[in-house]
Amino acid sequence: MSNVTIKTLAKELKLSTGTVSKALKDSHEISSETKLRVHELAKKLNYVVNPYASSLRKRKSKTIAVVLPEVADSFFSLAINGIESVAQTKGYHVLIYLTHENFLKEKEILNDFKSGRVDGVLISVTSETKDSTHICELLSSDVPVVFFDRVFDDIETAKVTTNDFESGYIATKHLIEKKCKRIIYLSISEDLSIINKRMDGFKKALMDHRLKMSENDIVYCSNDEYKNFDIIKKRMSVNPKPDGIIISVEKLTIPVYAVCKELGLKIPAKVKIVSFSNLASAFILDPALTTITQPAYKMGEAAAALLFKALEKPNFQIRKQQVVLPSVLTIRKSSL
Amino acid sequence: MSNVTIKTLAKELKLSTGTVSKALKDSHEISSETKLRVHELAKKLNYVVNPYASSLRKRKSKTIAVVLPEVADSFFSLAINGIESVAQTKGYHVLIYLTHENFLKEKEILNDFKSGRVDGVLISVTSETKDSTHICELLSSDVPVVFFDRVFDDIETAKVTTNDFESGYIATKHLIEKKCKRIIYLSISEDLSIINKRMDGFKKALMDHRLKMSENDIVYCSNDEYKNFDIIKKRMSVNPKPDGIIISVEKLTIPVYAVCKELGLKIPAKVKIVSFSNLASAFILDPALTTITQPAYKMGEAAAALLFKALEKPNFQIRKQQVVLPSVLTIRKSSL
DNA sequence: ATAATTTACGCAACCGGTTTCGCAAATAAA
DNA sequence: TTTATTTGCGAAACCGGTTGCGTAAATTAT
Repeated sequence: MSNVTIKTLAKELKLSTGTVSKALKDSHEISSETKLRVHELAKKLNYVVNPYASSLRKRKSKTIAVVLPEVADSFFSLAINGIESVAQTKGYHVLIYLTHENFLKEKEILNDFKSGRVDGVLISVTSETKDSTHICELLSSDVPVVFFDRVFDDIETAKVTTNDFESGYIATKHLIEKKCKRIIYLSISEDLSIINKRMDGFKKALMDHRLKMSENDIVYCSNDEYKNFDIIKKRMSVNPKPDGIIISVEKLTIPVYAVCKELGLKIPAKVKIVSFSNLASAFILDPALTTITQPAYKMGEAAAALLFKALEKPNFQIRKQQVVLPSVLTIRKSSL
Repeated sequence: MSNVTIKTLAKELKLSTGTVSKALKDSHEISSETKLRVHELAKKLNYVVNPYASSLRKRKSKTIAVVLPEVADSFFSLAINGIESVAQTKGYHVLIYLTHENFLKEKEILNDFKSGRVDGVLISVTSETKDSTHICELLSSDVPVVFFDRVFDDIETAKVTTNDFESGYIATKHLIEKKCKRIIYLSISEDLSIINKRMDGFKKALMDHRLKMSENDIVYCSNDEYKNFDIIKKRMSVNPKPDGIIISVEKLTIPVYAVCKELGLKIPAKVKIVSFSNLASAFILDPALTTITQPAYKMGEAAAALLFKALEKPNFQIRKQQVVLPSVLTIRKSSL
């Protein structure tokens, strides 16, 4: 840690620390000559302001938090890219926290933010999050919160999402047009609103096209990838066997392909697949994967932009902000 | 931001702030009765210590930085998982910085760390990094630095890597055994030591098996994925045409597959491929991809563990630490 | 009963900037 | 020339914990 503080500069230049501080910040109170001297010495000694002293006094940390279920997921890693790029141009620092889909961890993490550690929070909630008091408490501590992707519906705060219902509908309709008669929907949570919206779109499409659906056509997977393989395999082996699958979340794609391989179910001949996924490798999969791709990077950018707007303009009505960016269906071999 | 400070508690309990502070930290100086009262009120009022005040005084931030070229890469996202999980158990916070392979950004970012913002740094350098003074300066400011994966050889500090030379050798040998006669190596940097070590392994394997190699069998790609497609396509169209490819970095896999598709080069019939990659989807690619997989999560864990050891034990000789974790070759259809 | 410790807490300096206020000197206005 | 204003800087409080030191009271040892 650097030992050259504002006092070092002050002593060397025979100025007060206040003057040095003001000079460094280009205050009008200081003569341009003094400013020059201060800046020169600062550069020479490689002075860097102590962020903790500064944050303590100013009650601003120039830091935001990003709270995510995980990072080994194309959507989230792209979103982080978007967030980080905006943060970097704004001169903000980014603290990252992974909840691993654990609600208690999410609570703990958010609770810490009441300390003033961060000026704002970007969050995608866990698949377990049913209760929102931890978020409300943060908001009432005046820490702005922006949801992205995995939002919590009942809270009034900024949200950046994609058109989940519509995408679910479009994905399903696509499979129906490809003559699928029995389409199943793979979910990971009963509570996650975006997953349920996609599911609602799925159900609506089935209804509109007068296709039957039974209880076990909604398949709930877990956070354990090994279990998921078994869960999916089981459903694929049971009558009425599906000839179409909507995968609501990227990480289930691999077990689905694996199960189909193991059961000798040819994709797309025996079963057609559409996946909500940002996998860059989608088009070189065997077979190439039809995807609903979310604008992950842009969503990250948008969420960060909203947050910074709130941080910069105190009267910005962040709670009312809603951004919906469209996902796109890219048809590839897996559904043809 | 919470407005309940240590003063709030002190006033309410008719104690001094010092006493409250000590009570909260379970100091032996304080009677257990007082501790109880303090803790109870703290919980009741949901008191959270102000990290900036605390860090300022203690000259410890309980925060580490992770500096990466990018995050949309399976290796790095898995490594972050490893790092974050260790950090969370140690009660540390993680600041994340992306350099986007930009050396100047890396310099700027590291320079800021002289401020004491972080207690330590985990870094994977950019592909442009030839100079290490920015890192040396940090080290001389007594900020411990641990390299992982993309190390800078000439600096004496902790490093966590994988057996790159050996892996390059094994990958190449594997292709040779599969009767490849003209193997090319895709690189992304002339300077990145791990890429060059892999390349040295590649060259050594060719030598050992008396295979010819010419200058343009080392193909330097860029950071621009569109350019990479063209670069690779060009090399694949020029004599002597390769019948084997070693891809030294995950992100080049997709353009390689795309080029082969476009040129009608069947994998593995016409050209066999091995890629250094942590792609979870490797085995469902078309064709399934033979990979050298790095122990990304474990490398992240190991790097973090080293750093925390250095932070916890001041006399720990972190500069001498070298951890080498083995990568594994998984043979799949792309090289058969 | 007296002396020596121990216990439990308060006081105040301190971490390193930031910011308000005050004031003397310099400049402009009258 | 006198008064009003502006300019440039210093003094000091402040942000919210942390910590060394001092001390009165309680406890223990002698």
